[in-house]
Amino acid sequence: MALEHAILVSLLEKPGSGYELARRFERSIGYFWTATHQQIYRVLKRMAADGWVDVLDVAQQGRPDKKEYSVSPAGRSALAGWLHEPIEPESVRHEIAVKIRGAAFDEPAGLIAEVERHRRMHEDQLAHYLAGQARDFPPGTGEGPPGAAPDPGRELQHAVLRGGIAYERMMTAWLDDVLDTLRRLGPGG
Amino acid sequence: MALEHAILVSLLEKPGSGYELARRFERSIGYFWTATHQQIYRVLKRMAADGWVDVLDVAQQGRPDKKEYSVSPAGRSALAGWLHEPIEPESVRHEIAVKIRGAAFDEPAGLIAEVERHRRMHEDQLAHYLAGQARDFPPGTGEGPPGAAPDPGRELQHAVLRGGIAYERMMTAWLDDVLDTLRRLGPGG
DNA sequence: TGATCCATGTAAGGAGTTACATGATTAA
DNA sequence: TTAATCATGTAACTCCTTACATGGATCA
Repeated sequence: MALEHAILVSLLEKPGSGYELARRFERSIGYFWTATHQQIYRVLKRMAADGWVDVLDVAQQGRPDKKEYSVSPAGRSALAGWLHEPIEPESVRHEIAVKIRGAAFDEPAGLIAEVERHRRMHEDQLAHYLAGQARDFPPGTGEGPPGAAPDPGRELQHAVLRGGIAYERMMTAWLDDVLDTLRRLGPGG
Repeated sequence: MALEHAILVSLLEKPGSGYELARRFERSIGYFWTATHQQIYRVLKRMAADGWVDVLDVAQQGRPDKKEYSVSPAGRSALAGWLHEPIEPESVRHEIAVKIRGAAFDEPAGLIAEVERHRRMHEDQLAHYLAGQARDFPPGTGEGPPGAAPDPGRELQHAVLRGGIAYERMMTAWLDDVLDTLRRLGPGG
């Protein structure tokens, strides 16, 4: 299970509440790991019981109180231990590919609208990542301004973001390819 | 749930036993959906109870008897119904990306060997897909020999395989990029 | 007045993984 | 004789999703 570890990484980057973690999982963490608030609260509770995180009750004015979580030394060494274990590449799951192969037994052209919709979603996601990159990693900063020491955290965050960008580019290009194929098969199926 | 639907598609392409389905999920279906034999047997039982598949006991000599499953008319219409429902793109889960961001809090260079290993696995998978493509879709066949009617099933299978190829190409290129970044950060972290 | 944000959770159920179990045949 | 292939399953457990639940503050 990597959700614990994803939470540890996020809390090391910046401590926060379960709610804040859920938002980060929607945004920056979302391009390599997803989790809902229900999952996050459950896992945070377990992590607190295991002593991996420390909890601080924070009273707020004008909004509900929150619990701020931060990584404990035990959590840090749990993460270090996990980093040294080999992992296997994830198994891919693309429901859309099941549909594409299934379309052979239905009306192939009937899938065009759905594939176009997916293509648009991936294109939007790509635009969103590119905007984030332009905002957080403008060209000329970070990667090697001559003489300056690189910030490993920043560089690695950018490397992961480039992975998200490459993924969305690949998906839009592949879905274009699929659309060509579906259209070539013609409206008569 | 798409496992049922992935099984329906596979059984429509060719009827077979649970064991055979498990092997297909390891091979050709594996590049867009994975399932173990335990899962497959459980789901096949449910699908048989729901009348989505027909079962035929086949006695064999020299090997254990098997149950051959094929899609019933009810299964076919269940698939058709599902094909017309919109689906959401899958959430991505890359444990390796969690590790890459986590490396900022450990020794970044310590991750190089693990990333190289993943890169090799993706490269091997790519070679495997390319070999399958060369075998099953040699250039000059399929996509448009002038005058011949295209086989939708075949063309769609190829389109999905091209997605697997594009995915592995993207992953190897991205992991090269990550390796550059890790090496640039230097052995001193 | 209604929607969205902040903030936390419970409960139920479905999906997926890991371990265990059996047993014949065939190739190294 | 050891391992792999064929063939089917159960049991326990973990993980993930969906629905439900609360309640104040802020903005349109």
